[in-house]
Amino acid sequence: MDKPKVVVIAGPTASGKTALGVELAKRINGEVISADSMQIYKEMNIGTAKPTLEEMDGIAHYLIDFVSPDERYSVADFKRDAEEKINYILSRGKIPIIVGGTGLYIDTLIYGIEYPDIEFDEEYRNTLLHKAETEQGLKELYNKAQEIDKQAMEKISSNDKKRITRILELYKATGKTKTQLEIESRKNDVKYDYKVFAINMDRDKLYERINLRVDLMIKNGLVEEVRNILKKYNKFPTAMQGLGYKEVVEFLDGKTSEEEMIDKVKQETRRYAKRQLTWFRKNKNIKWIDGLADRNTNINFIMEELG
RNA sequence: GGCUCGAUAGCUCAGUUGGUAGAGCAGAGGACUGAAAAUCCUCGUGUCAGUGGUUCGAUUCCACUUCGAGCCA
Repeated sequence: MDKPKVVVIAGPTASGKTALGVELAKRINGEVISADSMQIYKEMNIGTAKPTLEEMDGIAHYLIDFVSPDERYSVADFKRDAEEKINYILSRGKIPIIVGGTGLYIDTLIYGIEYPDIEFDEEYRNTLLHKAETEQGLKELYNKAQEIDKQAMEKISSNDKKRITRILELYKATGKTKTQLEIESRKNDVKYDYKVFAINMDRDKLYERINLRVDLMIKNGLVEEVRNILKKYNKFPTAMQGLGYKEVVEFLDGKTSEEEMIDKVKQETRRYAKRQLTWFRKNKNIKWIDGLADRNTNINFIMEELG
């Protein structure tokens, strides 16, 4: 029995994934599952370029707009939720189309990575983060991580707070090393036949689109959106890490001028797009699509590849 | 018109007591398994404005030219 086909449309921010996904869904009787770590949040609409009802154009979209900004959501949650949605879509005879730019989320699906059930230990993380604030403390954590998992630490910089603390967290939660857990995470077969596409275009053109999009976000009331969210919630485990959000927060705190803020958002978004491209380029199975080409040409290309 | 100061990497500038040069920012490449729009790593050759002169050798000294800033008429 052949594995069911699942389409993936990846690519950097502002490359036209949303529109292509919707258009493809119409042509192949598909529904869209978003793979975007920020569009999951409710009330974060403008800054995440969350598709509007009009843009969705009658095509069902899942995993958008369903997490409160004061909640935590992780790649493990995404894996579970996305597979549930894939099954749901397939059960109704439709084709799932994963659309998004969060490389980690996409990889967890296409490589079928499994995560053991562990609980997030907030207290332990805070302890580690506090310790990592000083140079000496970070060094201690680094040494400790090295004792636990020398192999994994070969690839981790002594400055990489997140990955160092993660080694320690995993060990405390499971008694296993990250290296060990990563081997176990890939022991199951991938359940679906993922067909992965990614959009790219001339770099200058992409940057131009990013700049325009940021200007539009400001015009559409990004500052007001952030102000409202800040008023309504009092903690943001990850939501305020979002591009465009953290910079507006600084602006609202009076740390930067409006112009500086806008330039910063543009620049950080350009850098983000670059990182996304690095991520997707690593995957040699990806079929690349020129975002500047005619949409029908691209749709036809995808349909041909799907067979 | 006269005088002064400046012209070096995409930008802001440092520097070479004469042996063809280096920082920050921008930018580029890379890594990535429970925060990932996060986090982290690596990367600096450019007619040293132009043309002559002095010199074994000039981006460096001298003259002129061009451009820019300022001051004086």
